[in-house]
Amino acid sequence: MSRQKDLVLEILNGSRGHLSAAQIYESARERIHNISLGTVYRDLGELCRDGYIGRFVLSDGSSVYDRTPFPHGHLVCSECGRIDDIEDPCLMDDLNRITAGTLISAEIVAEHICPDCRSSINRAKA
Amino acid sequence: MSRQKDLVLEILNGSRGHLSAAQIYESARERIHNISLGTVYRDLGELCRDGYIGRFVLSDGSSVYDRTPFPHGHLVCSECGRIDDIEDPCLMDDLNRITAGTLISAEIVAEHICPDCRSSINRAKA
DNA sequence: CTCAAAATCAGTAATCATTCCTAATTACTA
DNA sequence: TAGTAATTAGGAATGATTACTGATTTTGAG
Repeated sequence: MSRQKDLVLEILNGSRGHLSAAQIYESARERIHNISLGTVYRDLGELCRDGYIGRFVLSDGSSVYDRTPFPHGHLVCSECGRIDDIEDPCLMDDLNRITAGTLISAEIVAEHICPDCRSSINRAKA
Repeated sequence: MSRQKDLVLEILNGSRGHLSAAQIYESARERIHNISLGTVYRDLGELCRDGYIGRFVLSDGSSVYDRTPFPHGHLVCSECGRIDDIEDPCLMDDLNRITAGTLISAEIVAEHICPDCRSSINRAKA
């Protein structure tokens, strides 16, 4: 594992995951000033392929990368953009049942309003 | 509704859905030879916004458009690329529960092996 | 009808995320 | 240490999508 690849992995593990390639690139430049975006993409791709990290596609078609390689759903808050994991195992159980055990990968991205924003909205109303 | 927009909608309704903008553009050119790709994109965007059709993002970041605007999951066969709807309501029920009723939209794309390809593979083994 | 305002169009340029390419650098191996 | 393989930085190329522009079509009030 090269210095660049190691840094990319470290940045992702140091965050709560859910970073775009551009965000990781920005962070990485603080430590390796001339690291290239292409390298970040290549390393992210290899880390995905080798099962170190995960990746999922937002509804605008761009990708974000995840600390954990295990398939799980994501909640995107439509107010603040915050991304959380879906811990509930029901969804994957359902998908395994529906695909008769042939499930290879799953992308679940649900847009909702996160608890914090729900509170704000309720306060604003009151 | 313009002639172009109407044609776009008709093409989508005439298919089983799940067409890319480029595919719709190709079909449309058979009837309006000089229709432009930009028009197809604009009309698809408006049809989505106005609730006539749906749209979802594949794992490569590109979009396909769907006859039905109601949120539902999709199964993509990793062997043949075929896309089917998930009829099972459990997934949406789960998501509604998980988001405490604040679910706005959901993208579910599961990669699996479709029944046809499962059969082929089993035949090949035998 | 008639004509002007509004909507829509075709065509093309621009954008954005991502991938590809290449020559140079670095790391491994014997 | 010399040779080879892997990896890099930087930039060019790609592909999907969006934005722009001037021309054309539609619409609706008089």
